[in-house]
Amino acid sequence: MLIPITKNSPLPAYQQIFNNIEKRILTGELQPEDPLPSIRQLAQDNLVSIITIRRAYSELERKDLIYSRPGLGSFVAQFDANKRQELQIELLRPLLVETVHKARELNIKPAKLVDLLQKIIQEFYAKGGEK
Amino acid sequence: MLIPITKNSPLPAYQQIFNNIEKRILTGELQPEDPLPSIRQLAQDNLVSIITIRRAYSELERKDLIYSRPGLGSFVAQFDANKRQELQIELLRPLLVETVHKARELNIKPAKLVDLLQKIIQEFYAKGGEK
DNA sequence: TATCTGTGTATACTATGTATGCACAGTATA
DNA sequence: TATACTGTGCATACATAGTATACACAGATA
Repeated sequence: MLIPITKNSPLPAYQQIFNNIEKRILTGELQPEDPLPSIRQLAQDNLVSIITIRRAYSELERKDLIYSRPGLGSFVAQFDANKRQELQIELLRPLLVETVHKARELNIKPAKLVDLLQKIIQEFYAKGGEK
Repeated sequence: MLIPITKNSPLPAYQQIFNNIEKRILTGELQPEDPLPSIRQLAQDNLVSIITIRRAYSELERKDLIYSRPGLGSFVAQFDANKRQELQIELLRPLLVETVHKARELNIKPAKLVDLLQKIIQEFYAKGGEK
């Protein structure tokens, strides 16, 4: 499994790895009970230390997105479609809360904030958003 | 001038100070040409090092929100109401861009994202949002 | 001249992120 | 049973960022 890791990112490597795998799980690209690459293998594939992968896996396990068994490996945790959707939303909520909080601090009207969001959605989906 | 600094915040102290002063400028609480507290004074008031305040002021100056003159002090930069509104929006844009980006990665429909934003706005403004 | 102001510079401490390496125990398979 | 995987624990080490302390210097003002 290859994970794009940007060296000059403000996010530490273990966070980028965490985010990438979290994304794969929440989109269904990785299904419950799917095996993850072994820690050593993933470290080798992505040219980072085993420590870094361990850190990422630990965080994923702490959030109940995966579970690990010595001798066996690490696997995507079990949850149904509803739970998955919940988790998706819980991923967006903090960002939106911060945005609303900041908008309110600046006395920006809610309607204006919604406008801005729709404008950015336009840009993203119309022009392709570099995907 | 007192600035709430949370020790256990993921944001470094100089960032919290930067954000707080930036907010005061963009809301108009601090007007163009208003003098800022001296670096030494602000450090003393908030129990942080001079270095930390210098860092915050440097960033504010780099973004043309303030300017500093040796022997005189630091002052809020000059800009009109339109420019101020621009700056406000430029503050929100990165957060919204990240949100839209993440939503798209998760295959969350734009309409659903807008719904979620409006729901959070409701929560914030209805219940007071701990302000 | 005294006392503010910002600025430059040096040193040092702490925490975090990351790397390397070794050891150990659980699991599966030949 | 031997081998080769797996995750885990632990120790050491290094780089960087954030922060603190301290001294010196030059500009501004009363």
